[in-house]
Amino acid sequence: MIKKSTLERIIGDDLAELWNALTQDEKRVIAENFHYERYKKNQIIYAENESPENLYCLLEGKVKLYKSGIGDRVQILRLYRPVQYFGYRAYFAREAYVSSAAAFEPSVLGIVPMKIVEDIIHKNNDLALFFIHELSRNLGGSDTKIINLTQKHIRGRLAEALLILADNYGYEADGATLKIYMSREDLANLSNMTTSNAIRTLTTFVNEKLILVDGRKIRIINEPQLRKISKFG
Amino acid sequence: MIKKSTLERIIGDDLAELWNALTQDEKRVIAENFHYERYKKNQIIYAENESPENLYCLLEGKVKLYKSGIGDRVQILRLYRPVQYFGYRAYFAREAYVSSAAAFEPSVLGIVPMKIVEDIIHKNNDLALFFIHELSRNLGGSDTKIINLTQKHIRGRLAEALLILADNYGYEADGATLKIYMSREDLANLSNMTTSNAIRTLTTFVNEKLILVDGRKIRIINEPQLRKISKFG
DNA sequence: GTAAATTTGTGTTATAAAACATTACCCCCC
DNA sequence: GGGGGGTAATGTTTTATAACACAAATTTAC
Repeated sequence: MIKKSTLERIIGDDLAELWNALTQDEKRVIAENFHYERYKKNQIIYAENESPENLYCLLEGKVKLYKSGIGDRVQILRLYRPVQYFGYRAYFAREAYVSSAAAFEPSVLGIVPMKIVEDIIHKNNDLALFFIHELSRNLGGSDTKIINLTQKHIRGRLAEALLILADNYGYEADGATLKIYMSREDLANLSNMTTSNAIRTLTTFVNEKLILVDGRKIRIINEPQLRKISKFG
Repeated sequence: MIKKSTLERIIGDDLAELWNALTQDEKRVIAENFHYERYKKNQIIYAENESPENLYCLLEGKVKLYKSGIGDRVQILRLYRPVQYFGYRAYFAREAYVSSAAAFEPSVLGIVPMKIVEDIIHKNNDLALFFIHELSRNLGGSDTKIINLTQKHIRGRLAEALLILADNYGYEADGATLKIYMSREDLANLSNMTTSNAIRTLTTFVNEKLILVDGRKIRIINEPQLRKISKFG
């Protein structure tokens, strides 16, 4: 549950990076066209081939961007945490969505029609540059991901995935337990392997004392070695 | 060899998409800071980890954007044809280059310092939207490529690569011969496989009467079937 | 114009990872 | 407290593709 006061703080505070780029007048326009929605665990936010209409801002929870490929295989492309924006790429490209977005866990999203955002961009260069920056970083990440997924072996890909999770969502108070609890299947979809192989490789990592696993809780206990495995395939 | 008059036509005509977004004054600034350079076959334009300084515009020739990964493996990420722009992503992301660019064949590049471009963006939203659009399309392409390269089998990946070449560079006058002549190694690097397997699979495509091969000349003679192979892995 | 280097072609072997097949586990819910 | 759906774990088999090895052809260099 999220309190209204909390939300107001988020909109006025954590949205900073985008929000700060706006004039008083533009802020008013956004506020007038803004609403928020709750999504349940695993609920789909938008799906491949749909027409993009909105800018989404993740306020609470965790969201995955994924694409289904050949057979039943799914690739998780990107992960979002509060406060990050998504859903705008397809709109700017004048394309249908090429991927889907779903909530990993109960989440709250801020929603603004892209039309409104686009109108503001036409008058506000800082907002334009915000999106240029975001898109540029995402594109670099996507290009790098291609190498990771195509050239590394299973161990390297899983190690990489665990480090990405740590970077994205951080650790619990103990400074070692990943602050995300995902299924073995999602872990596999993140690192381009079958669920069986994700489980198996996770077990070998435990045997090698790189991590500790308790159900979906993963503790990283030898990050340097994990980083080495990720780097050299 | 490229004539000066040809270049002037290109700058004033084919650069259209970006050029048209500019005011008279901005055009003057670009023209004053613009120069062009010739690159020989296989010459590197910029390399991974270097600091991005320039916007490149391919005026003549063909350019590949590639990234070297584990061992000696290389992945070709994108292909450019006249008149397309590249080199700006890393600058906008405030990162070093994550990939390298090289000429496939003798090429002519227009070069403008990104600082100049960035200054103009701050005042010209149409230019900002041009880059937003380009980046958005590239990001969609990169996400789709991840599925192609990770989930399709060799035949599917090579078929896909051939179709991409056709889309990018088109056909010779006969309407079937690819207008690019690349080595088997480059073809392999485009489709994430070893050179041996690119050669082998090309041979099986010839045997199946999907293509005709004469050295580096590739004639597509059954595109629908190639498209089917590409689609279903 | 001949040697050297590179690219292309093909067969053989090795291996990483998928596919398949069970079995065990763990909540949740009647 | 005993089914039952989903998730996790693990062993076995199969297969796609890399790795290797070498021969032939073509291009480049001197």
